[in-house]
This record gives sequence, structure tokens and C-alpha cells, in this order.
Amino acid sequence: MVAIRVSLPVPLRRSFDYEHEHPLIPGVRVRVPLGRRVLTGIVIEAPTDPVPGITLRAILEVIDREPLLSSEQLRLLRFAADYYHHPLGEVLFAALPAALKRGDEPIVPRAYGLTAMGLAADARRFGRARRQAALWGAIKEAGVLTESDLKALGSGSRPVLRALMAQGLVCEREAPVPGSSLRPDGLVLRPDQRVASGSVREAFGTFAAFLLFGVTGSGKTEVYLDLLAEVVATGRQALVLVPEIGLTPQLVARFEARLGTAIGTLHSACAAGERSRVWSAAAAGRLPVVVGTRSAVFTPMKRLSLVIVDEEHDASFKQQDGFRYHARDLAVWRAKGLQIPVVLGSATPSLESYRHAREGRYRLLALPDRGPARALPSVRLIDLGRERARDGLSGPLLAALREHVARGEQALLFLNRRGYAPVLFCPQCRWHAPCDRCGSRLTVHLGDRRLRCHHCGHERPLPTSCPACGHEGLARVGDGTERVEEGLRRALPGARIARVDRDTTGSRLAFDALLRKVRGHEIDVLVGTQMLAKGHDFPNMTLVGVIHADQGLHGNDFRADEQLFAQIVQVAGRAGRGERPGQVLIQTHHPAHPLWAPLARLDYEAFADVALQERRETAFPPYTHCALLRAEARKPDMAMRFLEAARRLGAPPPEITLGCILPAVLARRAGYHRAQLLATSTKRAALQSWLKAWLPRVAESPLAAQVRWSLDVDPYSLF
DNA sequence: AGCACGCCGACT
DNA sequence: GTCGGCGTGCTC
Repeated sequence: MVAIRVSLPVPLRRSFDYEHEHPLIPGVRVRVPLGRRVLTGIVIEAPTDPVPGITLRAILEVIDREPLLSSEQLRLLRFAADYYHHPLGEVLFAALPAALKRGDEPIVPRAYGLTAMGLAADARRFGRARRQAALWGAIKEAGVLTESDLKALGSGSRPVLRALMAQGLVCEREAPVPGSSLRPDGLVLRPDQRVASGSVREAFGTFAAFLLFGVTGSGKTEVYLDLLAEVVATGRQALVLVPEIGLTPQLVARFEARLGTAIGTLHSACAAGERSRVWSAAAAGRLPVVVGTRSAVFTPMKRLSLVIVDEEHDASFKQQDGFRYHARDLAVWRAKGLQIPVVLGSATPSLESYRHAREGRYRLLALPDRGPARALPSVRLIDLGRERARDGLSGPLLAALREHVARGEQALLFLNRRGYAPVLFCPQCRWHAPCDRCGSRLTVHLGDRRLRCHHCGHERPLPTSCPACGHEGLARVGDGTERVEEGLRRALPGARIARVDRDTTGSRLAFDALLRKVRGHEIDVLVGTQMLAKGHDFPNMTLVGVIHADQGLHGNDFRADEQLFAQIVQVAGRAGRGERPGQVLIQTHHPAHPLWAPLARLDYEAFADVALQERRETAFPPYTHCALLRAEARKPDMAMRFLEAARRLGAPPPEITLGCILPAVLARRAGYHRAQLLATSTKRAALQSWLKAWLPRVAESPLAAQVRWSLDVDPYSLF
């Protein structure tokens, strides 16, 4: 009998030991009793020295013959659990597709081939069994018959196959790697793309991180494809991480067409069965390329030799609840462990990555060209202090809209605020419609005459008079997309206007239908939220207006600057992607802000200089490393009291700064009172080792059980 | 997280 | 008299 250490999907910061007749390999799944339930767990150490003084219970069943998680994956997941200070059990299970979490068999795609007897057989032996003869002939010719080939032959072919197997002519065998009928001449790279791709190719087989820096339309995707083609051609594997909205069927189709091979995709909308199929196929080395969102960073890949993170600055790579990992950072760590190159691509890199590149830890690969006949759009600021705006629309913006529409061109207006107005205000008693469950205001939605909270979803009918004093003239203050749309209809009668936000465009289908209408020029002006900002090409769109750009300038959050820059570049990329040059008009109350000069030139490097300087002065990332302890509780003060206790347990060394306990920016949300405590240090290792000692004590503090708390290492934002 | 045990209010 | 509210304690 040996002791086996097992990790279980429970939020406990420890593992459990069981006994079994013989040692097991780490990564194997087992069924074990815990209390009076039976759970699926993962062996992490066997044999192990059992915790003394505890009678071990027996493992009930060993599920896998081969480890489900490879040692490489276990190393990655252990590191992630350690670095993000999240219970290992939850981390391990976060990496598994749902079916495998439950303990289902991994899906092994089957294939069939001829046995020696089958190869030697003669067509005449089948006599009148014509279907058997045909199937035998087909397998002989193709060499192998996959499960999907069999399906293509129709349902009647399965009994025929069984008959061939019964005669010992056909047997099961491992499915082959999908054929790569690569078309190597499909890609013609420009010189700068060739240089970029060449640098990465030279690094195959060693660890190197590259920052592929190129504006929208500069052809980053061609560089990826060139590298992927190389990986596919040499029978190795590559992992491509993309932002949540970036994984479109079009993108996958383009990859498949260029690479001439099937591509596995993993994303949140993936059906459970499909997910575990891709997972298993990738693990076995049968899928050369996997494209996926955040959680795909954990995909097992036997022959992984390249990792690409596209739009590496995108916020969706950071998980915002539970196990708060950053997929881009883990991707870099994974590449380092495997000694393979990793390519981070962006037009607006995160300041973290950009600093690494500037200081030589990452290699900067710039794609300056925009290709033939692609001029950058011109950007102009409109000073809202001088130009009065009505319904969010200033005179110069309206004039430009009229001009472009009259010329038969299209325009796009951005405003990251849906609804009609963000505040309903009583001018008589100064009442503002509040959300009962959050510390926020309700947004006026005129379309269905309701008040809605954009934080918790709470809603109620729009009152016609003030609930506090009965006054009838309630004011709708501020601009939302509904109001801008209404203003546009008044100012541009006759123009065909459409609005795109979560309220008008519920389904993917409706969204696609609208995009088609825009391309067919059935729409002149499109008003919408950031739903529109990414990826959609409208060749006739020559004007882009940004209604309010100021949230990003004086945001309460340290990352507001880089998000604003990324958004403006993103938005500007919508203008003039056809032959006609684009024009971008940005309305701001602060035209003199130092960030606007580089923004107006769409000059990322100049922006990064200003922003990095400011981050250095204010001691924010990337110049310091942060960990944020968040807490929330129904009872007021409870979260604060927990954090105070945690702070007292802290006793940090001098190189770590433990901040004050502050209410969260939205101090009350969905009925919970929220607060947070920030720890920072210029030394990542020092912060890590202090957290390691601190966190178990925090977890065991008596108040911990009475609040919902979490630690966020490298928080994306301090909201 | 589950799932127990455990001690106080409104119901067949 | 019970059914059931969720407080707190434990799981190898």
C-alpha cells in the first residue's frame, strides 16, 4: 500500500492523501471519497509521505491508464496556482474541459486500417458481398479510414466495417495527423514581414519572446500564417491565443485555407463535446494548430513549438473572477519552460510588453508599412469647451457628417454608453434615480421607457414625475447612444441611420444582418458602442466620430490611458480602409492633455513614452508589481473589517508597500459592499514570497468565512 | 464548495 | 408537536 496525493476541485488550499495498492503517475484521474461524497481528483504525487495522524481512505477507482495531464502541463498549472495564489485543485480543473472534469473518458478519435491479412487479401474472396469489397478497396487505397470518412459513407457502412473486422481483415489503429496539403505559394510576404518571420524562425527550438508591433492592416496575420505554415510543414504544433471577440469563423476559415489543414478552436461558446475532442486531439499531437481564447493557454500539446498571442494587450486575456490568471503571461512562461519562441502581436502593445521590448527582454519586430495605397486616417480634435454639443454632436462633427453623407460615403459614431441618458435628475429637489442594489445611478432608456442599472441589471419603469417631490419636469442628463441617434435623425433628416448596442442588437444573427446592410450601403450613419470597434471592415466608411473620449484621460484607473489609446487606434482603423482616406474626429473637453498629441498622430511610441513616464512617477505597473486583495459582503463594514484584519496580519518587509483599505470604485454592487487592499513592490519576487506567507493566514482569519474575498495578482485594473 | 449537525420560528 | 431557516465545522 502506498500513499497517493490527490488534488480535488474544492476551494481549499491543500491536497488530500489516499491509499492505493501501487504508485500512480501524476496527472492520472481517480475517484475518491471526500466526506460523504465521491469526487474526481487528479494525482499530483505518488508515492508521497502522508500527512501524519490521519487514517487514509482508499482510492475507489483509477480512471486513466495514461496521465490526462502531462508533466509539462502539471508544471505550468502548478506554477499558475503558485503565482496567482489560487488553490491547486481549482486551477487543475479550470484547465480541463467539462466532460473530463466529471471523469468521462477522453475522446480518442478512432481510425481503421487493413491488417496483414487484409493487405494480402484478394478482391475475389468477397464474392457477392459487394459493399465489403468496396469498403476494403477504399481502405486499401487510402491506407486508413477515419471515423469521419466512415460517417461520410453513410450509416449503412458501419455493419460492413464490422464484418470486415470480424474476418480479421481490418483493425483499429491510431488516427493520422490531418493531411497538410499546404500551398506554400499562397503567401507572398513584404520585406518587413519576411524579416519578422525570419527572426522568429531562427528562434525555433529556443526560448525567445517577440513583440510583433504593427498597426491595423500592417499584415501581422500574414506573419503568423507564414510561421504556422512552417510549423505545420515540419509536423510540429502551434498554439494561437486570440481575444474573445477575435475568434470568428472567418478567421478560422482563412487559417485553414492558407495552411491546408484542420484547425482546432477552443472558446467559451464551444460545445462541451467539441471542446474535449479538440483537447484530446491536440494532446495526442493530431491537431497541428489550435486557435483559442484565454483558457486555451492550458491546451495540452505534445509537440508544441510555437505560441502566438494576437492582440496581446487585450483585456480579455486576464480572467476577471475566480482563478485570475493572465493567459498572455502564462503563455510566455509556458514558452520559456518548453524552450520555444512566443510571438506577442499588437498595434497598441500593453505597456508591460512594450517596456520588455524596449529593455531588450523581448525582441521588437516592427511592421511599419501599411501596404500599398493605405494612408493613415487624419485625426482632429474638437474642443467641446468652444464648440457646444447638442445630443453629443458638436457643430464641426455635424458639418463633417453632412459632407461625407452628401458625398455618398458612410460614417461611424462611437459612444461607450448605451441608453438615452446616464442620469435622471429632478431640478427641483436634486433627486437622482439611484440603483437600490448598487452605489450607482440608473440609466434612462427611452426606447422602452425604463430605468436600468448597467452594473447589476436591475430595472424599473421610467417615472413621469419625481418620486421624491412630485415635480413633473425630470431632466435627462448626459448622452447615451439612444440620444445621439435621436439627435442625428433631427440634424440629418433623410440620412439612413442605425444604432448598434446591446439593446438594439441582441443576437449574433441580428448583428451580422446589420453588418451586411452597412456593407450594402443601406446605412449612412452607424451609431454604437465598442461592439463596433473591432475587426469589421467597411470600405466606404470614411468618417469616424468619437463622442466622448475623456473617460480615459482622467480615469480613476491606472490603465485608462492605454485603453483609451488602444481604443482610438482601433476606432481609427475603421476609417478609410478602402481606397478613400479616412477622417477621425474626437470630441474632448481637454484638448491640451499631454496624451492627445501622440494620439492625434496615432503615434504609439510617442504615447508609450508619455505613459511610461507617468507610470514610473506614480509607481504603477510596469514599474511596480501589484496584488489586490478584494472583499465584498452583504453587511456594511464586513468587507472593511476583514481587510483590516488581513492588513494587521501583513507585517510586510520594507520593500513591500501595503496600501490603505479603500472602498471599491463602485462601493456597492448588486447588494454587496466592496472594498480592497493593495500591496505593491518594485520587486516581483519579494512580493511573491511575502504573499505566500501572508495569504494562508488571511484565508484562516475568522472573518474570511464571512465575506467573499479574492486575491488578484497583477490586477488588470483597480476597479 | 458541499454536506452535515445544531438550535429557534410558523405550520400540516 | 414537527418542518426548516442558515450559522459553523469538517472533508485525507
